[in-house]
Amino acid sequence: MPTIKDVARKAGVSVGTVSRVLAKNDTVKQPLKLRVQAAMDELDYKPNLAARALRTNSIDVVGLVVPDITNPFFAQLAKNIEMEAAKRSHSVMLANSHDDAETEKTQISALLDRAVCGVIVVAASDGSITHKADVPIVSLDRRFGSYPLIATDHFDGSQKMADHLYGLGHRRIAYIAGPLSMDVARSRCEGFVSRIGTLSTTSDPIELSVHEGQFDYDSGEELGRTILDKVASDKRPTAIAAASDQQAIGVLRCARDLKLDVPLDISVTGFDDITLATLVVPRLTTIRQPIEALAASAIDQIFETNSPAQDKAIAGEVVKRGSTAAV
Amino acid sequence: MPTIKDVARKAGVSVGTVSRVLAKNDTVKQPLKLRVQAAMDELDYKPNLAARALRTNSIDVVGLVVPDITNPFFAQLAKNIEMEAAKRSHSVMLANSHDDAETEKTQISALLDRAVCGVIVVAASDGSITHKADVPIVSLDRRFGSYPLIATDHFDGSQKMADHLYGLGHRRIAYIAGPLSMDVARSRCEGFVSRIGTLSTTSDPIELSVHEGQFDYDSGEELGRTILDKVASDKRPTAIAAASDQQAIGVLRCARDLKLDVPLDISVTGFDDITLATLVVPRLTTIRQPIEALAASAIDQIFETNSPAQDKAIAGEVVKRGSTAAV
DNA sequence: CTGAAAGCGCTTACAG
DNA sequence: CTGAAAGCGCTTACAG
Repeated sequence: MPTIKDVARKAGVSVGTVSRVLAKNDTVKQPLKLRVQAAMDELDYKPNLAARALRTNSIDVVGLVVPDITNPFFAQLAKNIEMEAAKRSHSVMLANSHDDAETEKTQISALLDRAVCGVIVVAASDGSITHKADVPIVSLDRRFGSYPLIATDHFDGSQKMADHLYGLGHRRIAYIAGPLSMDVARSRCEGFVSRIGTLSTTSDPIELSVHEGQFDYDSGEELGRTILDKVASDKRPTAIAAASDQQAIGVLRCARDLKLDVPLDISVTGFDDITLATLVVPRLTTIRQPIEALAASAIDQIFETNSPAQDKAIAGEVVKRGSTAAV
Repeated sequence: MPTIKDVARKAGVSVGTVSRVLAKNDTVKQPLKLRVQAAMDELDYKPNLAARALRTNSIDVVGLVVPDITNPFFAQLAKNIEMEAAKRSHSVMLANSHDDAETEKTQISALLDRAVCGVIVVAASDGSITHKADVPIVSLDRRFGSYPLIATDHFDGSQKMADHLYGLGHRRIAYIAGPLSMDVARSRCEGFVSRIGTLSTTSDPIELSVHEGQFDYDSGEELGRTILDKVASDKRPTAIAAASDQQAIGVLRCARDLKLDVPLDISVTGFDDITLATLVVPRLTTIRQPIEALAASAIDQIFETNSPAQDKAIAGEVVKRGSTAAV
């Protein structure tokens, strides 16, 4: 492997000069610069990144810690982050926290030890551990400690879904929320409920019931049953809005069991737009999370060290598919 | 940040000695060692990894390049690799090749430039580019160049599935293969076909038809239709074995369209055991890929530099679920 | 068994 | 604008 010394010798300049053209420093005059570049090409020179890291105390790597890369949403995020990082010729170091606060802490420290130039964390816990880091740290999707958070605008998305359902004429609606101890679940719920509140008038009232559960399939199925099973068809909601696609798919399953047609008897909506959303029958109307924008924004925060770090909520759009229809 | 010098001073020894206890070198005598460790603890000393990398020309990081981390199988692999690496206090640097040979090459080079101690690649192409690397490179699942391959024993798995179906009494079977230009598809197909061949006797013959397609849902649905739609029920196969879960799920969908009951009218099997396999109705009988073992074995290959690198095929097991039954 | 010292390959004030 | 030189924090022969 040729070193900076070799190219300096070949170009007949000092290593300082070579280093400066490497840094794309415009201080090196054209003729010299060309000579140096020619030498680099000829030797197929590649800078030793470890040496550079030792001097600058930072490498072209951004750290990413997610609860579980196996979760499709996090995988999508990871992919887009890797692509954004690559654009700036940075690599990404990946770590899983396995939804454990302790592991999360360890992983972040390990990343920091490796002198990454920043770390993006999709928090596993409400972990309020403050790391003394001299590089930017940003939370993605779920807030970590007191670091700035980039996330989907859950409130806004749920509002849009309320509008969608309202526009289809639904006036008897059930909302299945996630665990309201979680910020995400709360934002989504509040967005939906508040929007319905402003839409409902005395002359054209909306009946809304809210049911809290987990974010998963089973919870959706179970709550779907309590909502649909007991009541006569003229008292039954005409639409169920779920706080997650998984819940919504659970509702779909339960509707099938109850011989209810979706969307003829009942409209169903989710939130997230996971892959499964297009594989179920009927395909699910949902809010698509702006994954590319989230990733791009997170990477931006890492690199724009001059502008002050701050929270950012990015709007998602409703994706209309087969699971919703006019009443 | 305290350096090795600081702890040397505090412990009253030379930096060489500190470095030696750091290296878990047993050459340092007990009393000194203790003093050094005390100093390290007190100062909360952490070695500068970049400096170490510069000297040793290698960091405690293994590189991983996959075609697309968004693919659940690769995500599982990545997760397990990260866990295995963590056991040896190594991190993993992740890169996506986006199924592009050129990108793959670039990513591997980038990883190598960063002085990783080895790279694991799930090949995107049959990419026969040989990199001059002084660190181990191993292929996972899909062979890269001429590097050793760790993979599921596709041949064996398909044989087991043939046995399973045979044991249930099926004697009229259709096999849906993947694209036979791919090694994986070929191994799976050959395993199944050869096993059926040896099982079939003149007194108890098995009818087997093979249908080549892609590995995806649509291909399964389409081939399922050609297999099931044309024939009278007494000539129809009693089982369809697919080379992938996605194909099998496509078959399930088509069976439902044709009002055929699975598994009463027809048994259906897949290969891979993706998450969806347990979410479809009925749940899919399939071959589970030994993901943990694959990951562990790949990491082993990176670290066991003394034993010669070589191919390794790891057996998967059949997971019996609702989509198969006795005729 | 331990210390003194060279050196890994860069970057960056400091002069000129 | 360019060169000479110090130094980043380690590891590892080389002596003793």
